[in-house]
Amino acid sequence: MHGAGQRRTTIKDVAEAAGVGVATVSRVLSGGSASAETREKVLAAAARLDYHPSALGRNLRRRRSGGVGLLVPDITDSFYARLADGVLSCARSYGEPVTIGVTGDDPERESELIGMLIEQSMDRVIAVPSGDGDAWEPVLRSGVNVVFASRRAEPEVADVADVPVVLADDRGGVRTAVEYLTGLGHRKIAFLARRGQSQRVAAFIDALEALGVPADDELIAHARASRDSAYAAAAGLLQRRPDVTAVLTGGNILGEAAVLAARELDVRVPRDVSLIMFDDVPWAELCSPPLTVIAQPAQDIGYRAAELVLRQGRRPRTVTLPSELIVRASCGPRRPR
Amino acid sequence: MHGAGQRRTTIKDVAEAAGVGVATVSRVLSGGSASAETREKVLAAAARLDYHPSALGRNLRRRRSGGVGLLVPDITDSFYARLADGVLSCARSYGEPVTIGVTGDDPERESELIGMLIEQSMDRVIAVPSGDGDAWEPVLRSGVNVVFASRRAEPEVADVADVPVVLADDRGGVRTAVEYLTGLGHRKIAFLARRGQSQRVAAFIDALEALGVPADDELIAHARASRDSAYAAAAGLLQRRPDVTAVLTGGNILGEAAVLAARELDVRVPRDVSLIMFDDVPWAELCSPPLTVIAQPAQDIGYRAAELVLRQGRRPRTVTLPSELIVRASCGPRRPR
DNA sequence: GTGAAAGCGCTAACAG
DNA sequence: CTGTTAGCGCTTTCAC
Repeated sequence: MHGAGQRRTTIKDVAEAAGVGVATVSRVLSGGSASAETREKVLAAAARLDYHPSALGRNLRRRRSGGVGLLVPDITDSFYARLADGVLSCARSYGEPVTIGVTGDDPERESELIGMLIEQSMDRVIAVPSGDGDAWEPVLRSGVNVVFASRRAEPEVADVADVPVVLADDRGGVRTAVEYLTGLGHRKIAFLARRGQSQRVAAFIDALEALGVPADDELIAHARASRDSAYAAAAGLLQRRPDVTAVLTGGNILGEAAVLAARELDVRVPRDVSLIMFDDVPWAELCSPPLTVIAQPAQDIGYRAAELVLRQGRRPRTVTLPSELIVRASCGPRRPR
Repeated sequence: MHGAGQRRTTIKDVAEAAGVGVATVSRVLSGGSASAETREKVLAAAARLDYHPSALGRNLRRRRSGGVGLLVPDITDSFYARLADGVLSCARSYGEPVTIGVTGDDPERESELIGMLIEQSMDRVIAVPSGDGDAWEPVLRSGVNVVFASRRAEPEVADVADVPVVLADDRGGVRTAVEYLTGLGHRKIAFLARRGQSQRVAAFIDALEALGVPADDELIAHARASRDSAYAAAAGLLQRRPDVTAVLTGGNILGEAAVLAARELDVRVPRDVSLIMFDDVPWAELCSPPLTVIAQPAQDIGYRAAELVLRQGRRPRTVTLPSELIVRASCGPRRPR
């Protein structure tokens, strides 16, 4: 009696117990039409036998696994964790399981994971795309329902451009931040970006130019996704350009790195340099000084993306959610270092 | 040509193209025996047709879905995110997909999720159990391979007690922390716990008594899993007991709450109260003052749990991973408030 | 309104 | 070593 456990109750068992055909059981259980009496019998039998339909059989028959796939760069990053939480929360209300993959922001790993998803016949996936759109094209042609979250895939080849996207309003966020900084007198403003944040970088340059501040390519530093790379980029920037009086970081990992690097190099925030970080995280308030941030609705992004992928019918092509500048204490008036 | 996409290549197509039977294709592709020549033909045909075996068919046949289920209280909590990352990372090396569910530390939601897992015929699951062991008993009897991570399920009924567990060495961690605190002269030490951390609370009391410090039940405050509840508990404790000179928090959410509450109530750390937090998170170092913590190998816990559930053969009943006290600047000598 | 039957794509006996 | 065959549990025509 120990070990494998007895055979699982199947639809056939229920049919026999209820004295009806399997088709009827199937219909009743999925809300199809049936006489009140039959329905009663079936439900009773199912309950009595503690019957739970097997997703395996259903999925094979339907030639598609239920559930949705979710691909994020790093589940350890608070932003993506919150995004995932949003997806999970929406999926739960639809009773759909969510299969998560971590891409590490590596197009190759992303491709592998896509392969796994199609092997599983997942036909609905939400992704924060890491590579160029090319990896997605075959998937899209094969009819998989994809929604991108938090960023677009570039370059936007053919079909890929039609994938619905749920984004935070980066452009608005950057703009507000840059205005705030220039209002404090800053002119040499650096942007610490992760690779692939070209969207934000472009918005940054535009915002600068709109305010008549010349953009300087050298004030844009790039890092890879890791904490180490982020730290190196932050420290490098601070050392290389002592004329910088304000820095904007493209995400919370970069923000963390900037705080650490500044502390290490004895650059005081906000006295020597003002700091604004993309993404509001719980620790931003605990930090010394508390960090001014561009808050992003990470959880909402995930939730909306899940809605898009789970809900039937026409879907908007782009959903943009507001970003918000939250002023705390990491910015001050310009003071040449 | 738009829409559903053409029929997917099946094993039958490959068999025909290679001029062999389907069984042979199956064998070759899953590393069974076959003549070099046959193997060659099959592989060539499979490649030519861009064949990807369908997990759906395989799963139904094997009566078990591949992949592993993972149940965590809150993916937004850095600790569980790292744990999940460990699981994901191990599963990836086995090529297994991971389906995540968030329990919110609510036994009812946990039960629902267990239901979903069995509906999916997941026969391998890793869980941070939220409820008592009862919810797990039926699952275990039906032969599902369960491993608990980070905590045990209590009460330990029958089969549930046999579930392998991967834990951090809470007892050792608490002990070290309490010794450190008493060494600084503290006697009135509070423990800010989340419900369900009875393990840690017990260890706390034991450590106190081993050092001859009387334990005081009223110095143990309990909170639910939410940030709000954590804050309320922290603030309540600090206000209710001005005689407390040191507090130990059961997790990073509680630690965050304690820092916030202390700041709000104008209780200075470490001058007025010393603070040690369970779980080292990136922001602990950025905090002011940098927090002394009991570091836990969250990622390893997840990784090891995944190994246990994925690897064949005998499995140890309990794996304990070391905790480590990392001294930073949130503790000081006792000074009556 | 209901049941019989035909598979979905795959693997595991079982013969040859 | 290889092919044939029988399902895994379910949904869905298609007759009745």
